[in-house]
Amino acid sequence: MTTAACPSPARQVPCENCPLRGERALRDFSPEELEFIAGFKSGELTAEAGTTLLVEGTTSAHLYTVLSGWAMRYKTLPDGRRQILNFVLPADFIGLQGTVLGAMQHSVEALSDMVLCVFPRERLWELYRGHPSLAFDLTWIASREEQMLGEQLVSVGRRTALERIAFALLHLFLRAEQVSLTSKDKVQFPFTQQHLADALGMSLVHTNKTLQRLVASKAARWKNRTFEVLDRAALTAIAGYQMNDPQPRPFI
Amino acid sequence: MTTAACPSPARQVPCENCPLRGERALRDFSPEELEFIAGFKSGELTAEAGTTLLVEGTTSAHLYTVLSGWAMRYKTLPDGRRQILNFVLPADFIGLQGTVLGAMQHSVEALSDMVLCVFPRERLWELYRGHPSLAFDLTWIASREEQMLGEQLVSVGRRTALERIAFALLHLFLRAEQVSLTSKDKVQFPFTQQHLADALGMSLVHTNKTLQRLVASKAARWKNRTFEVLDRAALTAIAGYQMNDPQPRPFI
DNA sequence: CGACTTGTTGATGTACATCAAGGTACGTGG
DNA sequence: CCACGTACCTTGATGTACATCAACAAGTCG
Repeated sequence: MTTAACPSPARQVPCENCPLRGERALRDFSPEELEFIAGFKSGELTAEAGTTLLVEGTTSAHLYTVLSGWAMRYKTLPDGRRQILNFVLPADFIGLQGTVLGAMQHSVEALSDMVLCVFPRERLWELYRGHPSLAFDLTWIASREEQMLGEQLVSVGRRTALERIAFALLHLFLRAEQVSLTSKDKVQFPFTQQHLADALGMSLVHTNKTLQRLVASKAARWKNRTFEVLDRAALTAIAGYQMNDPQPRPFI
Repeated sequence: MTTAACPSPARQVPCENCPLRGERALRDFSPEELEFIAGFKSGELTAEAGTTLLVEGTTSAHLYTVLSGWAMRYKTLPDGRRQILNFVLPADFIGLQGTVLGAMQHSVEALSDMVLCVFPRERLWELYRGHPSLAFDLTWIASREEQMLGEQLVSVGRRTALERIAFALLHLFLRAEQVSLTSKDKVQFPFTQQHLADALGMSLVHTNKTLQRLVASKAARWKNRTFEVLDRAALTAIAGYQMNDPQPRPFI
């Protein structure tokens, strides 16, 4: 439970060589855009697993892009109940959600060691004024984030425990696949079943039992935090998955 | 279950006299912004209760601002289960969510007769290029929408049935108050307990029973779709409400 | 013609029986 | 020690069934 360290002022990776470039998850930028982004970037932040990057109720001076590692966005009730809103993967943007400006409405915690790209929030306006295409991207990102939450809400509100687990794991798997975090049909999740439970609005015990049922169906496996898709079609069927196309990136 | 009619080409209300201006929910626009918006607006759409404004999976050519009336955004599973994502009130924007461009990920249905302001989606880019302040507003709106979904997710995932109902009704009441739809401590909701159930991820029967419990607590009443707050402090306490400030509108 | 009666429909209220999910306890394995 | 697995009991939530109540349409009567 460390608190976030200050971003290192030195820039480690020039944006032109950004490790994320080339990933399907990210669109191509024009040279001008890239130049602006490079200037916008104020440094990199290395955070180890367990670090709280953003705290609900506070205002962060920074916006982040995840270069590597996993995190979770979550909210807690006064008595400690926790709801994980979404998991954060490489290429995801942190800090926009909830409020473009103003206090965060949720916390963000690193689930694994991470490297993040840091941007100063106060210069956001420059981006809007000078780079409409990037401004558009930001709206798109916020919108996509909202869409994921909507899908989660359907899960928690209306899907059965089994559907819920299948859907969440499949969705996470596909997201991980998009940023090349899978090997064959396996992903190494950096979180426990408790996290899964808190994301799905279920208890730990019931999550475990349901996970066993899923495994029994032979559609997938879960062993030592490694999730393996055995039968993608079957898993998709159980999940009732039909999320529209993996959202092509903005084209403007 | 009518399908949306075409927006009338004639513009009924000039933006300068927009009925929403002056509502706390909306920020003030500069004369230049107002002029652009006036030109951006392509007409008005009148829809009667039950009209489906947007259908999941289709791409809408328009974006809307609600001038009057209520709607709901919802998703349905293949077997008919429905989850209401959020209610839509005057001054709310429809069409951004899910995807700035591309197919809608949810449907929108009018719960009462409505009047909507229509904007052509294909001219969105002009807005981004020429009016960064408005572009910023759009991101802000998307972000705020995401925040509401997050709060809903916490409700459905982690709050008890009683907290959930109290929270949802209180939140709706406060939103209605923001656009002057309340009289004293009453709101006339244009939806039934079934809608409430579908929003909260509960069954109709259980929603009803829980609503009775809430009424028994004397914090609020529900009679003929009229919701009355009797003891705001008590209701707030039951709801565990502590949503941060009512989101000041963007200041840029 | 207008007032009252009856039938219908949709939204609510309530009572079961049933089941899914929660919570505690205690095991295992690394 | 912590994550995971499982058993057992409790409870919250569901589904079905049925009664109530108001709104509304059709029909009837004074």
